[in-house]
Amino acid sequence: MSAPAALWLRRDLRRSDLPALGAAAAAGDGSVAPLFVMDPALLSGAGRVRRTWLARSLEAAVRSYDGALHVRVGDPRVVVPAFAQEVGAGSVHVSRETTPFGVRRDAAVSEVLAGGGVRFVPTGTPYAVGPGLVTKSDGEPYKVFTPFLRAWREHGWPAPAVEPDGLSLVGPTKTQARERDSALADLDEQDLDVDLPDAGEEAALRRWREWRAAGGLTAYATDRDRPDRDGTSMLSAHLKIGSIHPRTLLADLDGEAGPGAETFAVELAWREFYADVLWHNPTSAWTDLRPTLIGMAYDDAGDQFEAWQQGCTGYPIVDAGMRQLLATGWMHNRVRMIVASFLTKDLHIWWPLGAQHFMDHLVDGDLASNSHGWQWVAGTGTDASPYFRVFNPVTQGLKFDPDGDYVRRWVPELRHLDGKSAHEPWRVPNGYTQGYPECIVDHAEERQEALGRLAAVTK
DNA sequence: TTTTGAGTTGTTCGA
DNA sequence: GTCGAACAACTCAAA
Repeated sequence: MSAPAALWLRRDLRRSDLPALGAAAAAGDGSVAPLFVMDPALLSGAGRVRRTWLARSLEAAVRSYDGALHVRVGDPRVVVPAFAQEVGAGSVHVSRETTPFGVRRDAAVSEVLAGGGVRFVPTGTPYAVGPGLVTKSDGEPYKVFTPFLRAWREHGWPAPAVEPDGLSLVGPTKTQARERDSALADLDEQDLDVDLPDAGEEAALRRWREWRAAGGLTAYATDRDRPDRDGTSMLSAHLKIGSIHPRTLLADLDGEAGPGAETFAVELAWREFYADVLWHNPTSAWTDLRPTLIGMAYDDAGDQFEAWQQGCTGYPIVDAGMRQLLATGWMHNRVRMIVASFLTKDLHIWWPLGAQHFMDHLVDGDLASNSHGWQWVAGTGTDASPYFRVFNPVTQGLKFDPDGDYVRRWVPELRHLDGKSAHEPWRVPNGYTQGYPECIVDHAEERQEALGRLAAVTK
């Protein structure tokens, strides 16, 4: 029997549509030893929701790989070369990582491996089109979305990868498997008071299938903007951890006509665009992509920041979103924009503080999408238009949650109010009888304040 | 090189 | 209530 190739899984916890698996099988003559490394440097920054999601996704991946998945704890620069030596692998196969941390880590691991005569082989990425591959005709990256979208489509992507025939997985020993299962159980907070989706590639594919069967795609173009409806695919956490690949989804969209399928592909393209932006601008994860607002006056995070975090601002749609985040690890995209606008434009707090809170609590917390989504709202990112993006939290609530159902679902103190009055408790005599807090700021005033601060630095 | 049209997701005001 | 214009100026992409 020939020596196996190692398959190091990271943001790709699945077995289907995984090009690196095919590459590993080819290198190992069918024999593959799959590995995941729990890197303390990453885990410590993940927050308990994302750690638990990782644990459950890993437990599902263990099942996908028929129990043959190795899980090791430690610094990948040490663990991966040791693993390669242990199983006798001549090559380590991965999906190419494109985040700033991942790029640095892979370069370091690759170097150590090379010293031991082991090849480090990236195949594919977590994206339909790998970051850096879509460029203008002069080779420069795109900085606005619409032209990127056109070029991204034109570039195209391969069909889903087919699992290689005759695959022979090299799994852990019984002792190692026991240690693995116990490490995963430790990471999985059973008493987590947050309702997470079912983890794993099977659950992801099932959700995708059932959502489409229920007409989700047909209604997507309009319903995706409605937090009061089950209008989104809820696949973001799966895409983040790689229990499903966007290429799989795009292939299924091929047979679908209509605005829903079109809009869904565009949303996937946004994910790819922001990954591309981060690839070209690694520092934009936590600092302004554009220097236009350098010198902008921000307020320190104090009681108002805490009120925002806890969902006690007195603006119903803002509070509903922030409480949905704490309760489920997820927030509807429309509401993410509203609460982000509120933090940056009404409370005048610097966007990275909000982005960090999101990363601490979102199960789908994706560095590229999160940071650039925040920057888009703050006016420092792509398509910077700070003057045009001061959301009115009441108008937005009335428009996208017209019957107040979303607000009542997440804010119990407003459940006694009918219809849209839940968005304006100050307009009804019994609005505050159940303990709902009064507005911590006056939106009209803070809007003027925000525009004034912007004007002061954009001259 | 210069020019031109466009740029996810808004809000407010006044007719 | 509905509609269109104004908002402030800039950067980007492509011809």
